[in-house]
Formats: sequence, C-alpha cells, structure tokens
Amino acid sequence: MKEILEKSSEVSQVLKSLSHPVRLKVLCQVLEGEKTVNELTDFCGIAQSAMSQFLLRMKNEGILASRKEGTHVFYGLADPKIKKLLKSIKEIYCK
Amino acid sequence: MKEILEKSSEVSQVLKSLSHPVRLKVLCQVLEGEKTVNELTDFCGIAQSAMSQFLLRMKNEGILASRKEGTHVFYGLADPKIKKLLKSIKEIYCK
DNA sequence: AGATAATATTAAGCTTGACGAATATTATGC
DNA sequence: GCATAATATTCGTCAAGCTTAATATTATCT
Repeated sequence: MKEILEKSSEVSQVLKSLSHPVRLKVLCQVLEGEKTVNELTDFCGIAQSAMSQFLLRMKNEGILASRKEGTHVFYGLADPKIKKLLKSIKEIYCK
Repeated sequence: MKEILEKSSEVSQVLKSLSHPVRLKVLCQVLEGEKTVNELTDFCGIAQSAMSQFLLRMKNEGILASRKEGTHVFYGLADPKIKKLLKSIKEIYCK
C-alpha cells in the first residue's frame, strides 16, 4: 500500500471536487444512475447555468462523463474510484 | 440510511478540510498517532506559522484535538468518523 | 423558417482561503 | 531574569472559485 504522501495532491484535488454541497448532491444522485442536467438542476434547486458550470468542472476533472441524446445531456460517474469513495462517505455519514 | 441530501452541507464541509495536500498529509500522519507541531511541520516541509494555521482550522472544525505537554503541543484525530474516512480514502487511492 | 426547450458560455462582483513575513506568547533551562 | 525553543497570532497580498445575470448554442417540433 503506497503512502498517501505521494498521492496527496491527486487525492486532495478529488476531495476538493466533492467539497461543495451542490456537487456532492449531484454525485450522490448520479450514483444511482445517469441524470439529465434538468433533473439535477431541479433536484438541487440552483440556476441552470450554475449547474452547467459545476458539471463542466467535474467533467474536466474526470469525475463525470456525459452523453448526448437529442437535446438532453446525461451525466454519469466516470471513475469507479469516485463511486467507491461516495459509497464509503454515505456509509460513514448517513447511517 | 439517511440520504446525503440532509447532510450535504456538513459532509462537504468535512471534505473541504481534507481537500488540501498539506491538511491531508497531516491527517494521514496523525492517523498513526499523535504528533507535535514540529513533527508535522518538518514532515510537510512548510513554514511553522502556516502549519499552525492549518492545525487551528482543523481544530475549530472538530477534526483535530490538541494536548499540551510542556512547550510541545500534540495533535490527534478528534473524530472517529474522520478516521474511518481516511482509512477508506487510503484503501481506495493508495493500494 | 420560427418558436421553444435543453444546455452551455461569458463576464462581473464578491468572498474565501492560501501564502509569506513579521511579531507575539508560552514554557523551559541556566 | 535572560536566552532559547515551541507554538500561536496578525497582517497584507493574491488567486481561486462561488454566485448571479445575461446571452449563446443546439436540437426538436410544427
């Protein structure tokens, strides 16, 4: 098992992505399966443009992946590690 | 199991604390047992005053606890949830 | 082609927090 | 009491990122 020392930059970068209430909600929603921008926007109760910005950010960071279907765009988890991490978090904080 | 929705603010706050390379290193060091400010400063290679600020912040957030012994101050993990979380993170990212 | 729905982009104001430097506090030993 | 070591505090500067508003793009439908 490598030490976190070597990975601290990478890992802290990931954690930074999860460290916003809206982004965390989005990820937990998407954990159940792909969601459209609209669904996520309604769910989180923020402006559409703000959501779009959050989604773009997480996509650029390799956390989310998107798939276009007509005028809809579906977002889903891009990295199995994130899925594991989210499950651990829920396990620890939501029981 | 409660939904993350209700806890997203609290949890994202915690994740924010872990989302800096130095803070993450500190927490992983402290995971092995209490450490003095000096030890943590040397280990992370940053200025002492900067370390002091990081430690204060994490203490205020309830993540770290401190114990004074002479001129030394020992810092340790204050919350078992953080310990679980850190172990999960290491498990996922450091194998 | 025009209207509408879904999504993305851009820009401005504002707050937070990182960083570095300097200084202050506290305790110990001589 | 003085010097020194360990830790904390304060201050100024700067960059990152949140928020909001306005506008642009893209696709669908009639």
